[in-house]
Amino acid sequence: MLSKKAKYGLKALEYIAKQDTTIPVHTSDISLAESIPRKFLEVILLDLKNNGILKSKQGKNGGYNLLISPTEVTIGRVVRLFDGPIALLPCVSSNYYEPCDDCENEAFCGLKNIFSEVREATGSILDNLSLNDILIREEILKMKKSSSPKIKTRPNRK
Amino acid sequence: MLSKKAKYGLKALEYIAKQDTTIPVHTSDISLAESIPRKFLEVILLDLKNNGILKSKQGKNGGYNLLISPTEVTIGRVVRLFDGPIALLPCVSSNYYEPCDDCENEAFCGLKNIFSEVREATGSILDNLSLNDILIREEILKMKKSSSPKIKTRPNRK
DNA sequence: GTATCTCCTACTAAACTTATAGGATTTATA
DNA sequence: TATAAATCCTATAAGTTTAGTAGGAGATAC
Repeated sequence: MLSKKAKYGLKALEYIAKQDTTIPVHTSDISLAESIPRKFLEVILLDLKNNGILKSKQGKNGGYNLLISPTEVTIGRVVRLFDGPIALLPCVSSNYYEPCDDCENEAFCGLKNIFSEVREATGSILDNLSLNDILIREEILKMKKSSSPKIKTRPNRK
Repeated sequence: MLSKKAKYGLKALEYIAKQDTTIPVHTSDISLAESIPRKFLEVILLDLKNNGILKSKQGKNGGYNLLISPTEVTIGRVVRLFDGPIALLPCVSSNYYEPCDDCENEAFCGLKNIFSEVREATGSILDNLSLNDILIREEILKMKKSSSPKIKTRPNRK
């Protein structure tokens, strides 16, 4: 499972990405809108800033904005920042590889083979989808919701 | 990441599956062969027994054997037994679904949409591969290892 | 009856998670 | 230049989870 930090981090980024890019977004606004404890959120946003995803403006009327484009912020990057490796076993991790201390021969390990496949499947989604894709998908979902019942009931048909 | 329990559980099952099915396998043998603390392993094997994957014989010369066929023990089942949901968010879990308390509309949630895809990818691997598949893959890996260098260096060529 | 197994429950140390606390620092603006 | 409003920073703390360990009770082969 994702940690709260990762989940809150993603939701906060999504919120920021939706706002006007010229006006700094306040922590307290995000906290209120997304139901994230404010002090906890402060720590999270700071992590995102230190990781080069957000930039901040201090002082009055300060706040956060994206430092890089929403298309450049991959989900995988955010997940890794807060939760570490995406892989389920250290020996199949690309970014945090570690040999298993109890494994005598990694090359012949059936477990490694299978969990490497899992890591590949997960990574290929999380590293190829961005913050922007979250927004796009929400738009698609909303379009589908509003259009599909109309089609089904065939309104205004002559 | 998988917990040690899940990983040890899978390794123990693999070990048991490789042995003669008519002779009970001792906890201490598995412990020794797979470098798993014996007392910790006892708890794990008991869990596997209570979950209907292993059967046990008590007393002298007792031990564990598979209760069901290696083809019937899916990796997903073992992972869930020890680590709970495979999904990264409660709202995309098939077996442990829970709505997000901070999500106002699940149907329009872009995060849910993406992590549902991840859960689908992971689940389709873990629930369709079995203990038997681990063994098969190991065989394949060993075959490849022994044959491929010969092909590359073209030995015995006239 | 004794050696050798599993079975069961409780316990513990360490790490991690999910925050909260309390200010220090920075900046806009009146 | 005082003040309000924001981020920045570090420490702390409660609760949960993880990774075991301890100590024996119970079952069975010989």
